[in-house]
This record gives sequence, C-alpha cells and structure tokens, in this order.
Amino acid sequence: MSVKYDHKEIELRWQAEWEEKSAFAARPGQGEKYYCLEMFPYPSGKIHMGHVRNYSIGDVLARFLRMRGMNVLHPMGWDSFGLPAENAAIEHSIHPAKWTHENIAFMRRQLKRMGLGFDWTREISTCSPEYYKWNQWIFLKFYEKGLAYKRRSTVNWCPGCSTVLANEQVEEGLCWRCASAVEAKDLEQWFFRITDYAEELLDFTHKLPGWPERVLVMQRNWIGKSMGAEVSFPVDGSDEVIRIFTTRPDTLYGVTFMTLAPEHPLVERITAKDTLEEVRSFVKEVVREKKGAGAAALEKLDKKGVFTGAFCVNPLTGAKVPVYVANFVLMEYGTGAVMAVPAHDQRDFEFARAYGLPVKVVINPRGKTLEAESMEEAYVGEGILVNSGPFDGMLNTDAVDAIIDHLEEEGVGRRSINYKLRDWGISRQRYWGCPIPVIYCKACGTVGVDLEDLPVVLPEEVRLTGTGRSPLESAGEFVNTVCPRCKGEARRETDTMDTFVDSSWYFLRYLSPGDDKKPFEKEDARYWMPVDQYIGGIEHAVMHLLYARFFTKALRDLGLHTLDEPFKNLLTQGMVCKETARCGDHGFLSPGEVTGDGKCGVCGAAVEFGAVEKMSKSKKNTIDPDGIIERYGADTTRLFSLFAAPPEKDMEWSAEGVEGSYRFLGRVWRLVTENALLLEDTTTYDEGKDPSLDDSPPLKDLHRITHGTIKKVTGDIEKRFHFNTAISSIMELVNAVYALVRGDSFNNPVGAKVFRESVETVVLLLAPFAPHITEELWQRLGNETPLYKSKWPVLSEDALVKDEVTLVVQVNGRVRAKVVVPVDSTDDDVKEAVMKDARVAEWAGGKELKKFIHVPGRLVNLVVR
RNA sequence: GCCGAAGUGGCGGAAUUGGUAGACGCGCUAGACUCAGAAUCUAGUGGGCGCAAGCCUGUGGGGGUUCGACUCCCCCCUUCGGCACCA
Repeated sequence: MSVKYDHKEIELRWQAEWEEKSAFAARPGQGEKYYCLEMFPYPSGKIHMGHVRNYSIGDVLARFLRMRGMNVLHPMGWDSFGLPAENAAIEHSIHPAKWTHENIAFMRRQLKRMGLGFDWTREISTCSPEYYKWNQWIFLKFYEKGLAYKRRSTVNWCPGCSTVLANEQVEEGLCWRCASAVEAKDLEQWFFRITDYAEELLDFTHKLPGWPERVLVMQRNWIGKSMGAEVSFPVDGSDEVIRIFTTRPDTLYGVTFMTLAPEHPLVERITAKDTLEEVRSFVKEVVREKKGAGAAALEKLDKKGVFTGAFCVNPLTGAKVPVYVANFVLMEYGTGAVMAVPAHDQRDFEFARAYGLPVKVVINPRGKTLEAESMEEAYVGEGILVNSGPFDGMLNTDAVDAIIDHLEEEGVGRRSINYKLRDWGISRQRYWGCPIPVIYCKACGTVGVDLEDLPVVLPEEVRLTGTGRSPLESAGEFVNTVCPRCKGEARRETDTMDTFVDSSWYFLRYLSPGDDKKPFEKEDARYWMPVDQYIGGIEHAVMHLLYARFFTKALRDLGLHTLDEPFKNLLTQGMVCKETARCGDHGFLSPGEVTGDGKCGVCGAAVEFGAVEKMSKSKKNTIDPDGIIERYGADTTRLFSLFAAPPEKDMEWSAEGVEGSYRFLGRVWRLVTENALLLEDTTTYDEGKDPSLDDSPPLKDLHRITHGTIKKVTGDIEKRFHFNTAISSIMELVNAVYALVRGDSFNNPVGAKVFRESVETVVLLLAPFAPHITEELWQRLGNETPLYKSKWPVLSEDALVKDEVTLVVQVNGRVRAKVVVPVDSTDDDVKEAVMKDARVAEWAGGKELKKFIHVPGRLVNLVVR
C-alpha cells in the first residue's frame, strides 16, 4: 500500500493551516527570547535564489529554536523605497507606489509558498507613512542634537541615477548600483554626523565575537583610524601657515619639500606671481583628469606636481623647503597638505627623484648607514634616528611620542587622530523616498517640521523625468507651505532620504510595529534586543551594517533604548552560483540558447562551459525559484539550498542536486507510508519502561544511531550552522533504518517500537528543513499535536554508550588491522588483544616494540623496529 | 601593493580537540523489477599494481615538528574577496 508524495497538495494545505493559526507569531514574555532576523528584501518584483537561501537559513534556525522551547521572533518586511520603483515609473508609466505594492503582494505570496515561518502580524514596509513617519521623527531628533546638519559640499554625483551617492556607495569610482562613472558636484546636502561615533564604532569592532572577522576588518578599514600629529609649517615671507597631518612625526627632521592638494585654498594665496599661470593650469588639468578618471580609476594616475615658487619653514629645524602642488594629495583627507620625507616614504621618494628634490636620511636600520644618493627606494622600516637634533640615537618608534611632546611644548603641533570615515550624506534628489522633514522660511531660516505634523507625506502627483532635479520640486502643493514658527510663506525641502536610513533601524520597528506614539517601545527593545542572529549577504558588510550600528548608538544616546550594538551574531551567507554558458561571438547564453549538443543556438559555434559565477541576469545563469517549487516543492527547494554547501560559503546550484534532495524526501515519505500499519500499531521505544535491547544488537545499534543523530544534528544546527552535515546525518539515519526494514528485525513488539522511534526522530529532525512533508508525516504517524507545536527530540546519553569498540591498529603509522575490544578496556587489555591479532603478528612479529600508543575508542599505534 | 579567505575524487562537499582521508549527495558502472521505459531497489566506484588476500600511493608544491599531519610551523604557487594615492 503506498500513497503518492503529492508535495504541492501537502504544502498548500499546511501553509493554509499555519496562516490560519498564526502559527509563528511571537509572544513576548513567554520563555527565553530569541530574535532571528534576515535582511529584509527590496521588492524588486520576484524573489531570487539568494532570497531562497537567506530565508531558508533563517527559517531553519527559527523553527529549530521554537522546537527547543524558545520564544522566537522571526519577522519579515519590505525595504520598499528606492530607485527601481522610480525607473519602472518612467519606463512603464506606472506609479512607483502601485509598482511597489504589486511587487510586495507578489513576493509575499512567494515567501509564503516557501513555507517560511514568519510572524506576519509584524510585517512592515518602509514606504508606508506609518513607517517613514518615524524616519522623520528620528531625523528631527538628530537635527535637534546636531547629529543631522546641512552644508554645501562636493558630492559624488551619479549621472545614471541622477542623484547623490554616499561615499560607501562609490566603488572604484563607479556607482554601486548602475556602474556609471561618478562625477563631482557641488550641492547643499543633509548629513548625519556618523564621524561623532567613529571611535565607538571602531572600538566595538573588537567587542563583537559573533561577527565574521572579515566583516569587522572591512569596517575597521573603512573607519580608517590613523594616529599621529598635526604640525604647522609657516610660509616663508607670509603670515600664512600650512598645517599638515602625519602618522610619522619621527621623520619630521627629514622633510625636504611640502605638497598641497590642488584644491587647497592656500595654493592661490602663496603661489609666486611668475609661477601662478603654470600652477593654475596644472590645477585645472588635475581637476579634469580626476573627473575623467571615473571610468578608468583602475589605473592610478601618474604622480605629478608643480612648484609654487613658495617656501615653508620646518618648525623644528628652521629649514626652508619648497612648496609643491601635487595631484596625489587629497583635499578630503587630513588637512589637504602633506609634508614630504623622501628617504622614508616611497611615494615621496619617487616624487623627489622625478623632480630632482633632495633626500635626507633621518632613520638608519640597525647596524647600517643609508646613503641618500644611492638609495633605490625609501626605507620605511624601524631604526635609529640620525640628523634629528636632540632625538639622534633614539629608536624611531620611541621618537614618535617624544617628538609630538616636543611639538606641543614648542606650540607648533599637537597630537591628532584622523579617520577615513566621512559624515553620511543622506540627501537624494529622488521622488520615491522618505521626505526630509524640513522647511525653509525666509524669515526663520531652516526649521524642522513640528513633531505633531508628522508624517510629511510624499505627494502622489509628481513629474518623474529622471533629469536630476528633485522631482518633488514639481509638486507645488507639497513645496509651498507655511513656516511652523512665524506662519509666513515657506518652502519644503524637496530632497528625500537615502534608503539606507530606512533600513538602519527597521529591526527595532518590528518590536512595536503598530505603535503610533513612538518609533518603538523601550520595554519591547529591552526584551527583544539585541538581534540574536542576523543573516544576510556580505555585500552589506560596510554600508548597511555600519549605518545600523551608528543608528543604534545614536538612538541609545537619545534615550530610546540602552543597547550598544544591534546584532549580537552575524552570519554572512555565500552567493548562489551557477555554471555559465558562453559563445565567443554571442556572449552569455541562457540554457534555451544552447543546442542539445552544446553549440550556440545562434551561430552553431562551440559553447564554453565551466565558469561558475554568481547568478545574474547579465550572465544568463539564473534559476527561477517558482519553477523549482512548482516541480519539486518548497521542501525540496529549501533542503537543497541548505544541503549543497555550508551557509557562509558560496554554493553552486545544480539540477541533479535538486533531484537528489527530492529523492531523499521521497525515501522518507515511503518509509512512513509504506510501513503505516507497523507504525500505527505501536508506541515509541522508551528506554525506561520497555525491555532492554541487549539481546538484539541490530536494534540496539539503530537505537544508538538514532540518538547519535539527534546529538549530531542538534550540534550542527546550534553550534556551527552546518546544515549540510546535519542533513547528511539525517540521510545516514534513514539509510540505517532502511537497512533493517527489509529484514525481520522490526517484526516483533520491541522492534516495532525501535523502528517507530527512529522514524519519529527522522521526522522531527528534518522538520526545520522540510517543514511541510514532516508536518504531514507527523500527522500520519497519528500525532495529535501538530509538528509546529512539537518539541525537539530529547537525547539519551545512555543510548550512545557502546559495549564494544573497534580500534584501528596501526603499525608504524599504517593501518594493518582492526580489533574489537570491550569499551572499558585498559591499556593492558588492549595491548593483549592487539598482540593476539594475526595481522599484527605478521607486521610486528619478531620486531622490537619501541612504543605502544593507545587512543581510547579510536586507535592503537605500534612503533616497531 | 596591503589586508583577508580558500585550494581535498569526475562534481558539490565531509573529516568538531593532531588519530581509519573522501561521510552524505550527484554522476558513473553492473545487476534486479518491467513487454519497454520512468520510478524504485541491490552492489561497486580516489589513483596504480594484483585472479585474490593484499601492497603501494594520495588532501596545490617544497621543507619541518610528531608514534601519527587535510589539520600545527616555515617557504613558495594558484584562485577568490575587500581596500587601494589615507600622508
């Protein structure tokens, strides 16, 4: 008697049941809390395999911990403001709101079809006024505290997206989203003062043991802390002073020239009359090169400079050194001026050699004397100071502090710290975002909207042209308003916020999703925060994860909660990849464009296979989850996405692998349905009450394997997130059960009980991975309580104990025999047993036993000569 | 250039503390069932030699530590990721 595994019918039925019962709603206050969160999706249209993997990982964890008795919060929402909605509006004449809401509806259905156990009662969407009202509220609190401010600045302008980008959103001079060359543009912009938190953000990268080291390293590099000194170099024959920042004050006596950034304000003021023309044209050229460098930023520009005709004075030595303008000096970092020490800095060295400038050695490696003339590269290592006045003979690492102290005493410099981190520019000249709640009044100036007037609702009627002006400027009714202070005529800010603002605190909104008095309830935050496990892509290592950390600290300082860090543990999942097909003439080909015998469907040329790359439309190697779910079911799709690789590593999608997972579920299905009568007729083996298994080794083995699997799967899920090995050990258990099913071991009352125990265990252990089929089988096993309310199997340590163990016997490190000994054998017992073995005698007989090594339960190694 | 991660069968991957390398799955081979196929089941499957028992060899390359190394140490190679004029 067999029943077909109808995955679709089973999955839809159980999904309806979970939906109806709100099976996965979190209820604060009951049991130990666990906040499991995956990065919420942008509603781009439909889910892709990256989503499938991300949410499958989170759901396994959430379901597992629920079965372990924890009160799990596992919410879902939508990062629903953003540029694609606007582009769709321009291309297809559909309102961004409509496009977004349709996408959300579609993707929500897809996620539910995946059987993901989310608490849908807490669903949020960042484009809803109920959500972005609190964005605006937070903005105003930041503004009040000076954490939000406006200034004119040179910004990264993406001509493709017609908007400003944050520094974090520029990759190698290109837009992170559309890869257009980023241009410089002067604009009035709102900023968040994330630099106020640079030190704390950096400090806490050392206090997040649950984060992957590489993410922490990336954040540290991004924050880019450098310790050193700021030093003043007076300009000779002028009142002007050039301030420089250096991390190498120990080399101050070796300065032989000075370099300024082309944009440095002093350039115009100190340049000699007769060189002004030359300097100006150089500056122009550099600016032009920098603008054009966007696309070709991979190639570093040649180091170039021009002498200004001016000299400045080294405050320690009194030496006059020439001042150059150089294309490699950045105005944005430090002070825009760099002292040059060619003997001990490679870039300065190259510049000095190119322009015939002197090289002065001030540090000698131990036991060596450097000759400036014959040096072929700068010496950047440690050593002893020379030519450095009172500091001669000092170790350079000690001289750093000594010289800074000296600078401070003389009043010509001070200790200083620099960060690469810049303040976060959040203004975007786009429509589909959160309006910045600010009003400009001729009389009162810049005024924040009153909190009672929030939200500032995004108007529906605007002209979207994508030309670079803020679309909101065209919405007259929105723009023209009255000043909250003087009630006079005023205009609204027409820029919207970077969507990364929306995602910087959404994890807090899930805690109190309906609250209309505050962004979130302090008590809820106290209970649920921090997020115990956050799961998402590595691409957010710097941007989102740094912004969210900043928000958490800033909101703490506003008194909204008391937490330092939002995410206790972070799992960065690998990418979903697939083999590409490529034709020399026609580029990447989709499977449909390749003929049956591996030729290009267009030209018939041989197709190149083998390159495994991240799934992407441009590579034509995507797999649509819908098709897989339709054909194999959500359980198979989830199972395979977890089985193919450990979660933090890239995985390769393979059609055959999916088949394998499907076959496995079929095996489990048949194990229960084909043995329904046997299973119905019995109860689970109970170690305490039922007869001992000592008389039946096969049953005792299976009982032990069953509990070994419980131990292995539990550990793999909770300690290591190694879902792939968890699944394979469940497969091993299934194989072990099948090995006995065809014999007669189970055809007796005790055998049936052991059989039922192992089958129930398979179903329970598999439940987090494949929740539908297991729910169905659980019911078919006659259980009244649905599986989603059931407990994880309990491990019996007693069951794990073996009577005998097989020891591997090595002679001189090579395996030569195996012996079976009682588990409690002493070294001497083992030695006796080993020596009796015929194979051992063959290899070790008649030779001198130098050493006898016994690793209990594992092996024996005889060292003989 | 700097920082980080990784290199294991035909493929995805396993080996948790230095203790039988290749679990589990895919693929492949042979067989059973079938009119046939699909599905399913059984057996085999790192490489070399051998009828076999078995022997040798094998985790990117070279050296080292150890009774014993995929695992620890040193050098090198390759691949991937991040940062990249940061003073």
